[in-house]
Amino acid sequence: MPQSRPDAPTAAPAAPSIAANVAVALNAVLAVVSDARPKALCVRSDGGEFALPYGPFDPARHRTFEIGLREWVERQTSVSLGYVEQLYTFGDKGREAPAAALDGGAASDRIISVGYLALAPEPAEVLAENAAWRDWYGFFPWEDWRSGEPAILRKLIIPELTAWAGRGRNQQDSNARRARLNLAFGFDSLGWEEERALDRYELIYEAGLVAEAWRDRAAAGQQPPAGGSPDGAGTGAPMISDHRRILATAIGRLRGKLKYRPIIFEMMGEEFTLLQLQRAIEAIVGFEFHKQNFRRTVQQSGFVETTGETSQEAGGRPAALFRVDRAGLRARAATGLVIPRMRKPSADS
Amino acid sequence: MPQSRPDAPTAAPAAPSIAANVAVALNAVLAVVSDARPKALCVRSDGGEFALPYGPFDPARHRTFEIGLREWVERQTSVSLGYVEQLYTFGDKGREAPAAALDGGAASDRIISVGYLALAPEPAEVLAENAAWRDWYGFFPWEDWRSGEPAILRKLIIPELTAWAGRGRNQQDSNARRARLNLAFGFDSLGWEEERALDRYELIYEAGLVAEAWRDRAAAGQQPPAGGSPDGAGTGAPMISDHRRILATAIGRLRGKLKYRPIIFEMMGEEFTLLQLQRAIEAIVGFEFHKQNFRRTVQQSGFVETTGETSQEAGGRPAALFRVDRAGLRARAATGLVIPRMRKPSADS
DNA sequence: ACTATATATGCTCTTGTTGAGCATAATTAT
DNA sequence: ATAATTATGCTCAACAAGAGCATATATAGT
Repeated sequence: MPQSRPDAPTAAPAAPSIAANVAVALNAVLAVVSDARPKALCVRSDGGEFALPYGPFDPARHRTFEIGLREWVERQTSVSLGYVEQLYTFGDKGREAPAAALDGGAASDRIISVGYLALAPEPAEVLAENAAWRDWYGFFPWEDWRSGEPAILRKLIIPELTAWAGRGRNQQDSNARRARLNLAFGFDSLGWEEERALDRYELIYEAGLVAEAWRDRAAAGQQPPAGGSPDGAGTGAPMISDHRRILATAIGRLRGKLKYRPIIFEMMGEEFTLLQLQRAIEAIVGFEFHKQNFRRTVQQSGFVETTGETSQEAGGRPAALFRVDRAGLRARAATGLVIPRMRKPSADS
Repeated sequence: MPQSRPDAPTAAPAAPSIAANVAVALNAVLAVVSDARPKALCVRSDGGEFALPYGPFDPARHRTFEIGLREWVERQTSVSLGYVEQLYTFGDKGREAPAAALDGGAASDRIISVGYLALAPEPAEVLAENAAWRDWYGFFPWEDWRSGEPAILRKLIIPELTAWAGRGRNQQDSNARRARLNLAFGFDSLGWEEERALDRYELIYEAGLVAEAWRDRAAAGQQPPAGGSPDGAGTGAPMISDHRRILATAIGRLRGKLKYRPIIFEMMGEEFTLLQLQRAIEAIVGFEFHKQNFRRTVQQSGFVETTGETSQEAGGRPAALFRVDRAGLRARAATGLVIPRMRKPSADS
């Protein structure tokens, strides 16, 4: 890094007298799909609240973040991480407030956390008794459109958000809020974009519709939100700190990435039927596909090859079993499994 | 964050006895396009090496990373940041080695850096005399395909990388290397994917083709690379620490994002012709488009509206001037300006 | 055995998008 | 004027994507 005279007038590379008073936590969103449900590994604090598993980053022992992450995840959960990807680094003041005591009081001025997304083909058995795989739609009920538009949206969220937009500081502010709503929820011509999970959560949070919003404002000594209710009834289970935001980030990232990288196969077992593959993707993105078109897409993709065997688990005509075509995967890692979206909610699927 | 008894046997939420011995730097890749060249703001150290501008993150003063970032960038460069996006957090051991002294010796066990990408419509005048806007292809000559395949690729990089792949520890390792090469450089059927700038840089680094690779191995007391040369002749200007990696990350991210978000307009002035818009995108992605198709796409996109005026800067038939259609942008922020790629290098463009 | 039901799979049809190129228009430089 | 340069309109063919019909092969129940 650049050095500069301490008194350089407007020197661009200001000497960073970086104070070493920041602590780093590594958060993991460990995602799997099982029973056609997307799940994340969660732990419960003594207080009974949900949290994402995490561990400390120790610069003395870990050469890289990822090494640190793998170490404690494997130690704690018996899950050996395969695919791992850095999500985002969360550093806002106040985010660690609920956990301040953790640190021994004030050993650090800030706890930042580096969030990671990890994918696994199946929910490994978890050693810790306070950890479990949980359907992530339990935290984001409005994100699951597989059986049509979630009732909570039209019944509660949209009206509350619309009211919240009207409560802007001024006309401009209100308009800005409305623009954000349109984008995130696809009111106008544009439809619901599944990968905007974080935008949606943030709006819902700002409008005071989740328990965290009330908790955080109280902790900061601020007024309670004008909308919503302290327990965030109907808007999913709360999580500790900003973990629900991290989870929303992970969901959005995963949903988006499916479109241009074939990472779904990091979440599939050795053999699978095309319907199982379809259900897995549907679980993640939160809506259903046109079955025949989905098959067409997958079979043309070159990502899978038939094993020659069939499975009759589903209780209908036996389905051909497929496996990942490793060569095809490598050759085409450039593209994702394009999702044949349906325009109208079909009776088929 | 979860609390747990310190002696919980395999408690998933291991109490993070987070040691506060990490320092955080905020790195910015400030990107603009001018004169049909993509540029990033760079500073020169006293040693004459290039670096990205950066500043310390001070948890006592900055509520968020972004606030900290905006503060020192604006103070140092007179540039007021508009669009800002977090890129990645770099925390590998050794990355800060060349700057170790900076920290006052050993005030911290690790300097991690949070990289940001910021976009501006034009290269603001820079106050500091050691800072300047630099064409980013000066650091990545192999990334600019606007006049066809860069000579350095076929002449040096591909042969060296191929040789490097052959030097794997064993057959498996070599094959893995080849797979990475195929993916990053699009050898097989798949073509060159412009957004894989980071993958390409990392391979080139690992193969010892850039000066940083030699420098870093020497600093770590390791053997010099088997390929390349200590000065990385032909493979672009080196940068301090891992800044070139950060820049590659920014380029890749920006290139990728253009496809699905209309952020190109964060880099355009008030009024522009369609050709100027095209040249700006081409500068960033590093290859040229079919002109007529580009116009068709842009005009159908709803992102721009004509001002009714024309410009004759280009010395041909006057071009209609356009401006951003703010309403259209908001309504369609969901999609990017899809790039009409050319299959064969056309004489037209 | 026959029927209802469920899943799997093949195929077609229509529509919209995209890559490419031809042709024409309106300027400036020589 | 003439050439060169840039802008713009328009057409075409190939292909991808959304929908739905039809058929195949199971299981469960009567």
